[in-house]
Amino acid sequence: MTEKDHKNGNQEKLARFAKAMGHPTRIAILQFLAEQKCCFFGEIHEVLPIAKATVSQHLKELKDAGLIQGEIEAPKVKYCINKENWKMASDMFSGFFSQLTGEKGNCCE
Amino acid sequence: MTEKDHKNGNQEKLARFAKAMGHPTRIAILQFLAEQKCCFFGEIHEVLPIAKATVSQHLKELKDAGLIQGEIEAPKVKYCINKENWKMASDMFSGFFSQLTGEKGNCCE
DNA sequence: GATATTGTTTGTAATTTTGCGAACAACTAA
DNA sequence: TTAGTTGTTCGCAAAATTACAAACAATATC
Repeated sequence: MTEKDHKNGNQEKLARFAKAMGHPTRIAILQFLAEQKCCFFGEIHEVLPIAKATVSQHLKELKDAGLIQGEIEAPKVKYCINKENWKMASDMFSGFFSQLTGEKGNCCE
Repeated sequence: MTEKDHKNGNQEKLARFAKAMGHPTRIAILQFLAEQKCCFFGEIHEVLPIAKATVSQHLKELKDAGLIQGEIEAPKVKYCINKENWKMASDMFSGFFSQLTGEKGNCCE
């Protein structure tokens, strides 16, 4: 894989994480999950002013993006942060923003 | 403003930044702008495999989100990173990801 | 003034996202 | 076996996103 391909791959991945985080409700869900050791669907639904079908949809997107994971604990469903990918996202955003140094990216005004 | 309102405000802001970054082309544009001191619309368009109208559209979104800024330098248009908001976004993402510590957010498997 | 260059805006089409209620599936408890 | 609880999936509608070509605006140059 060339360096350019690798860069493109990272751009795709970063965009994927960013897209998943690109909705206030999903940020709220992530924040809620990050605050506690654990929680069930019902608790998440309880703190959000939207229909359960919509909550379920947002959870699915976060799961597909890899930021959270779910587990059935019948008859409930338990959700939590996917720590491995959380760290990966954290590192990627951090690296992305830190690439701007010194005089770079500075031409206007 | 209550603490909760403030938190909600930050969630909105963070989601806004994330949404702007939620497309591979826009990540590519930001990366391109961050790599150099300066650049014109034409140079950005040149490195992307999409129509100029689409490039212009993506630039508008990044500008509306506050991540970049543009300036007319007739007959060209100069774009660059908005450093102030770049730092704000950087800090917000960093803070967001760092809220997950210890045993928090860790219940599955 | 006429023409060329540079980007933006407009109009349009296809796709995706968001949100909801209702139906459904899976498991528990009576 | 029959209810009850918990979430997901389906079907639908409205809105937003993505992308392009064509038209347009603004400035520079001949």
